[in-house]
Amino acid sequence: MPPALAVSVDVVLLTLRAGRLCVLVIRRDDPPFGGCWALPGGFVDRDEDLDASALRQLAAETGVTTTGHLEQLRTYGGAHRDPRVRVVSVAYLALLPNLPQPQPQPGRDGPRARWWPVEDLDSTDGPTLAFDHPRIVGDGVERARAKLEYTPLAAAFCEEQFTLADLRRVYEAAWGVALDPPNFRRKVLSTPGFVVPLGQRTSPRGGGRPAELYRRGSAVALHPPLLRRSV
Amino acid sequence: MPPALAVSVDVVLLTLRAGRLCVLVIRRDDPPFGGCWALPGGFVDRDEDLDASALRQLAAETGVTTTGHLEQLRTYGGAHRDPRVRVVSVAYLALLPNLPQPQPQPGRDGPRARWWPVEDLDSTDGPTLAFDHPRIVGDGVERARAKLEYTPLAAAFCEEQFTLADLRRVYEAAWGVALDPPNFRRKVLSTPGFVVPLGQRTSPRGGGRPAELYRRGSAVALHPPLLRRSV
DNA sequence: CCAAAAGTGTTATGTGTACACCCATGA
DNA sequence: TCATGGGTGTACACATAACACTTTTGG
Repeated sequence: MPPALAVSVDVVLLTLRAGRLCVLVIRRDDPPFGGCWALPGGFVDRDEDLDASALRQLAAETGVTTTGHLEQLRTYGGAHRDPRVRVVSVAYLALLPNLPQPQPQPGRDGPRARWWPVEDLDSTDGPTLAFDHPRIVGDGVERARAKLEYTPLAAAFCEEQFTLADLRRVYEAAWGVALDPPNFRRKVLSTPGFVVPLGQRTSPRGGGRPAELYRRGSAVALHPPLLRRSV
Repeated sequence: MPPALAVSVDVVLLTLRAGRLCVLVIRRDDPPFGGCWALPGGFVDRDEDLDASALRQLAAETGVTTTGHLEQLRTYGGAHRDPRVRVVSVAYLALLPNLPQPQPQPGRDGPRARWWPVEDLDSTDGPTLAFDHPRIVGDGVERARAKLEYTPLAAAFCEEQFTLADLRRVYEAAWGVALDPPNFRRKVLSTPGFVVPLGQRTSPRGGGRPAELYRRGSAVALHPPLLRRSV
């Protein structure tokens, strides 16, 4: 007979808020790691597929029922990653547009769910994450940053209709660099299936020429990729 | 109480044989899928890390104790992927140089372990793989092919000392394309940390100028990547 | 009018590609 | 000497990067 282990799912849910890449974390009330923040997640049901479990946990803990993108990230199975019992956790990466934001849900003592800019996670005034969740978030952020290069994933951070400037700001926030708008435009438009023009324009927000609107195209990969400069 | 599930590890072990990318499979004697071929793998022990389990299964079933590369591939957790009982399987990808080959181990009725060219897996005269192992092998092969582009992983298919032609043949076998030797050479040598020259030459094998020998460098990523043409 | 944001044009620079050519060895 | 594979040089196509410039809106 095989040893039976607990299997859980944790979700790294990323979005863009005010030009910063943010991750959603949930406040833990009880030990271990009481008062720390943790990723939304929970145990997999006996007859539940992993992907379905990720969506269920997300809806249950944050109210988020649809994501722009959901993919399996990696499985964390260190023998002692949970001090209580052996838990193998399948992590997922989910991306969400700016709006609608999941409303922070009321808790015993302050908001239970909140967004946190990923750059603040390493600093001392950032939140303390429970278990091995710092590593999981780090892996999720790195996966997202890398996938922006060679997939049209950036559009998952945008609403259904978006401008090229919206799309460019995704890259700029995730990579922490400034991209040249003219060159970015040409690059995106010359990649078949990245975006589809809608033939409409935005109403300008406080001055400036109205931008054309686009929706996500059918491409699943960018050829050639949109490479980050450094690394 | 969380439901307890069985957690297993399966390993996609790839190598190059006669210029073809091959995967190691094990013959199943017992049902389900008796007579079919399956990936080496087994259940994770109660206090065993996942990576350690992958190495243990590999050694136990194939005699392979070192790999050029070992990384987690993906976790397969469909509720009915094993007809007997719910099993969540963490798949690993392992790469091995041409030699030393793991010796096929004797079994009840023919060799128990054997290499199979990955191109033959889809054809009708190829082996029938058990469970969802066709998909796992497919994912593993695609991961390996993709990682050749932007990591120095190709060297994991080579022995400790290798020539640039050896390295090039890895790409040619994995991608099924012919690469221009002069351009390949320049590309590899201009990528810092990809390979390190040893200042020695091979004794030529049957005519031709002796080639310079190299060993793996310290780079973990190729910038810029070595892109496949098509896709 | 000016400021701001979107979008177009142009040019320098670099990288990938194709292929001609030279080098060193075995037979 | 030829065949074979290793290694160098070079010219062209193409992609990226930098930035000047035009267009369209609000104030």
